[in-house]
Amino acid sequence: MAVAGINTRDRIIKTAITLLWRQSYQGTSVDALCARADIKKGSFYHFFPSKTDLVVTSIETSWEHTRATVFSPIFDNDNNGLRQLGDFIHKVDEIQSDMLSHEGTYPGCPFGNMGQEMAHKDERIGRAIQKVFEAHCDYFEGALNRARSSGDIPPGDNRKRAKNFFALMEGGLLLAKVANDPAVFRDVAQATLLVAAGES
Amino acid sequence: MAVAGINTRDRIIKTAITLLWRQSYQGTSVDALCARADIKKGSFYHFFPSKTDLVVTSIETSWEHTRATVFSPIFDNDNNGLRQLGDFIHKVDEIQSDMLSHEGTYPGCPFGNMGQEMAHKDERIGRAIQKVFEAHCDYFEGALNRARSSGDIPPGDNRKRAKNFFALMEGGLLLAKVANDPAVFRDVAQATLLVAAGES
DNA sequence: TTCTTATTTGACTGACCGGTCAACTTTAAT
DNA sequence: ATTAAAGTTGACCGGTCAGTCAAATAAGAA
Repeated sequence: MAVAGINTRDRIIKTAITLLWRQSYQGTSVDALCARADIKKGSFYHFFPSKTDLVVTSIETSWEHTRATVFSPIFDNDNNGLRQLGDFIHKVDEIQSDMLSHEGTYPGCPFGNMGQEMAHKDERIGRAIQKVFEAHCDYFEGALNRARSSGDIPPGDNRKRAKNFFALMEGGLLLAKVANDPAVFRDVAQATLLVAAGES
Repeated sequence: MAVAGINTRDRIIKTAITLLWRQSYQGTSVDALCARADIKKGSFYHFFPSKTDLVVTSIETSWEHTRATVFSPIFDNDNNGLRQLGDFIHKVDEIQSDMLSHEGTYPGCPFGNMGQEMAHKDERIGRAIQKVFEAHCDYFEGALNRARSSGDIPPGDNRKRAKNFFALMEGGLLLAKVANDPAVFRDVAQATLLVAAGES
């Protein structure tokens, strides 16, 4: 027994993260997932009691990966807060544009897509996405607090500013996805700092 | 012959608009739609060659209805442009909140939802949604031009401002939908005019 | 070696999917 | 009244969906 099967389980999750981003929840069948991960369906249901369980695990795993590879390098340093936010938007644009050139489609935010699709259909998935949203805003708020400390933005409600920044980014990603055009997001990107510094 | 059947066709479209908003494209089966519209599937396929055709027609019909009942009353008058935009955001909040209290779920934007779900899966649906998006921005841009004329906003690219306004609204609706909480949208709403007047 | 537990396999289920079809009824123009 | 088109019906199709299960295999512990 021991630790065998861990490779299989991890391969399932990794495959799920890829397919869920590219094809959405309802567009990713358990059969197709198993075929791509090169396992049989019985094996899948040995490791996960349901598709929902896999997706919740995938959301959490994907967020931890994104936190480590995107958020932490950008926000966990002493850079100016507004610069961190600018770096983040730039990184998002880079990731999305790369996906478009490699896969042919502008994917949009994996968490935003999943939230819009599943929030009302599956409570557990909805809660998982909301946690990820809050974690996003925590980073943005931290950057705004730093920007305030350095006098780069006027006093104001930084939690609300963080949510506005996030909302504008998600909206920009949605519009760019529908248009399948990175330029749509870049236009919106220029306004994110406006929202970040605003008094609202 | 003549005009018989028009009632049936209209009933199909009306039912589709309702179900597609509440349950998404993939969550609305042709069977369920027929049951709710009280017709048989054969009748459905007498009027529409495919589910895609119904949905494209429903998107166009729904937009014409929304234009007539929401956009035109708000934007086709001599009110101040910024006030029109504020009225619009207020109306959106009202519609969404009403849906939450009557149906139990905060639905989000029917066009935004459909676009995120189907833009990459069905070309025709994607194009239909993009047209609706452009039409939205036309109204917003018109209001911004009016606001500029009356000196309420500084010179700037009003098309870009309109898109930013729209993106922030769509993002706010997405976040509110995932949270199932109108307050999330109201927070974002306060920042929409900031984006509308911004220099970006 | 033997026992136990973890893992893997592939065939299977019942429900549902979008879509088809031939036959039937209704309608309206002639 | 006849005709032809418009509208309606319900049975049906092949395919796919998430999920099940008993049996086979692999592997570590004793």
